[in-house]
Amino acid sequence: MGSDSLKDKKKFQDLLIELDDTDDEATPTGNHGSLPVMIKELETISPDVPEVSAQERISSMKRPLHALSRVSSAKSLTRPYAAPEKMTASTTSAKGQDSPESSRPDTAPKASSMRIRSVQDLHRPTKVPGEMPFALPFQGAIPRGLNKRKRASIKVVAEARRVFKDLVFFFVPNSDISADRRFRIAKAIEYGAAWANEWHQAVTHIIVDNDVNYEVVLQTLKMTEVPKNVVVVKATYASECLVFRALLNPKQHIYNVPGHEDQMNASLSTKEITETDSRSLQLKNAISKEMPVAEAAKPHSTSQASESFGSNNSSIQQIAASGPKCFSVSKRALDELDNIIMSVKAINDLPLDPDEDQTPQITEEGTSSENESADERPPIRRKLKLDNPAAGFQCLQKPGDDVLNNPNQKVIDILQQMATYYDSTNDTWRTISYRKAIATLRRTNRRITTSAEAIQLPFIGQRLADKIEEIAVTHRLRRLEATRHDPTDVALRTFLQIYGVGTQQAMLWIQQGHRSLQDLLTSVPNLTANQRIGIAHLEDFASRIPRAEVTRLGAIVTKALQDIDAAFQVTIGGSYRRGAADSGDIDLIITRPDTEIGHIRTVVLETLVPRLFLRGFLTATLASTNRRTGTKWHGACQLPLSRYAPIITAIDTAEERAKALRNPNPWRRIDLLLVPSSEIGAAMIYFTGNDILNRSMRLLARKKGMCLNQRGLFKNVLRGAGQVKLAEGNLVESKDERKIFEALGVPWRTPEERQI
DNA sequence: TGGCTGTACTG
DNA sequence: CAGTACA
DNA sequence: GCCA
Repeated sequence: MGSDSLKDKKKFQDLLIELDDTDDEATPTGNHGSLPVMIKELETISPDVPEVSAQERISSMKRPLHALSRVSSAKSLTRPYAAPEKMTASTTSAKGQDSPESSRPDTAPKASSMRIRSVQDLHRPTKVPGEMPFALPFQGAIPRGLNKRKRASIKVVAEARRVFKDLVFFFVPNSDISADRRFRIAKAIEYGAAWANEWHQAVTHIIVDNDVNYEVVLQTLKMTEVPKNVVVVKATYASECLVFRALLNPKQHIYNVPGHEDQMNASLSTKEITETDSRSLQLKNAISKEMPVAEAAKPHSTSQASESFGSNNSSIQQIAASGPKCFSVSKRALDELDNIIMSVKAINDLPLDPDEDQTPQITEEGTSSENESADERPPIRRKLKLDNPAAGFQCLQKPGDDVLNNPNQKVIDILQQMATYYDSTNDTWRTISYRKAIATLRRTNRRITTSAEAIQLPFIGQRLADKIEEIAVTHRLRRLEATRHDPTDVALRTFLQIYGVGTQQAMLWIQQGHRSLQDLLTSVPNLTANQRIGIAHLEDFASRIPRAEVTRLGAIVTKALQDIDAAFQVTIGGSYRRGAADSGDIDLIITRPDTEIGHIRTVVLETLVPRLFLRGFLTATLASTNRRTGTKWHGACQLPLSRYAPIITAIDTAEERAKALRNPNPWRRIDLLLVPSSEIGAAMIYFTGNDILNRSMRLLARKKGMCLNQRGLFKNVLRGAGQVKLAEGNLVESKDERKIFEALGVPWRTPEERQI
């Protein structure tokens, strides 16, 4: 991604932050100085935001307090160690000013004893003991559910994302009869608004259907004039606010309700408005493809409301219009594994940085990256089959093409980002569902633009189908931009990269106010040894290891081990064995013919490892093993500088080469798997992966009443309630990879074919 | 409504 | 035991 | 969030 575009995104982000400030004083990163410039540039925001006064009006109202309770969390998120605010009705009007948090240090979260379940919890300090939510002095109505199930249970998004926080919407027409409007109302509530189902002085915005004129509005309200401080806008306005995740300037002429001339000085005729709107439809695609976000944020280049509410298909023509591909078909029968794989493929590893997946890499030596997989398996389904039954297996097509040309690439990209987001949110299963949907879309050659089409596909249900339609129409990517650049989310993702840090720890730190690695080093006294290593070598561990280097690293260990005992065998597993051009770490499978694990363990742990440490090859131990059953060793290693030179020379791009020279011999993660010769087959399957194949095969085994693990394939496994394993069962096979595949009824795949 | 792979190490 | 890691 |  170009730095220009990054800069613009940053600008946009700053703008959002400023916007937030209009109704909440939390000011994460500032950049105030350039704000006026940006406003001018973007023509987006009105400095005299009517929302503010409206909000003040609400706040000062004396009405009974009801539902829609919420707590402003921005402060606790953006100020290190800030205690959550205590807001009550009486303090509501002080909201946005310095609240008395500093005087209540006792309400600081008891971090260590608190379990955080999701990022949402971070936005929900209500959970903290002693915390009291404040209530908005207006109880909004709730529209009928979009389906029975959801009635009265609209989930309000995390505080930070509540674009319509503290606003009260009145719709014209104000019924929730039309599904379209019902959806709009639900969306508004979801993003923090309250819905006044009848006129009320608390109303801040009147949201007018796009085909309704001002006269009708007045008739509806039985008024001759709408109160000055109430904003009257077309429905377009609400939806675009959501698209941009910000309160836009309602005075933009495109939001003007026909017949309501006084809202803008330079009022425009309906005709002009129409033109603008239709032009914007065309502009939109170009923009979302090419233009930096800040540019795209110009209201004049945005389009109709209905889009973000998912009902307008007219603007999607231009996205990736590549024709269907020709697939060669394998005759291989649709085996059960295919089904399972489909379901597990799902879990396909997504890069943490969403930017990465937008630049599919084409690997050398036909090694296939994720793509092959993508087109490889037909879905199974009781649902409609994917329209390209031929897309099936072993597509001989080179990987790359399809991903690059996939007609649903845009949607996939966005879903991937959403999956990544939910992942960081600790919402494991939702993440998995998103990934399943992505896997399905990747293998679909037809462009999916409507929810009806989408829902036909396997692993895409009503909710995802709706989102897909919405994305196809609006490219609703921008909403995610904010999370991407949000300091909190950036920090969370950084922390998650640390070896030994998972979601629980990362979210805890975030909640405690830490935002950088330096914060951790200076203010977290009880970092584990592994975490310190993880932090110190974060960059090394996060960088890819060229295949050539993996080869050399493996050779060093092999030589050292065989110097001890020539009968030992070392196999490099992991992505290296699958043929990858680079790897995230080095996986070595160590075995010795006709030898028990005990002996292998002794030699490796007592002789090999110490020796490699002495030579400076091994640099750290992250997880060792002492137990009787121990089979693995995790640590870090370093290629001797002398051997690193040729690798640097071989690096393709100058930039990468320069980077390699700055950091001559980075630490690499290395995993040793100690395997008795009798279990080498199962161990190979395990350590070759990929993880998706492993999960799929294990799931298949389970379905067949068997159990597959790194030690072997077992049958007659007794499982009790909840599939808890009661008995090991009888060994079916463990020595031979192929036989395990056979016993499971899975067609053999070479390691290279396991990149699912 | 519950399941979504199965195991090993850390603290 | 929960959390993290591994494929 | 999907599916059986």
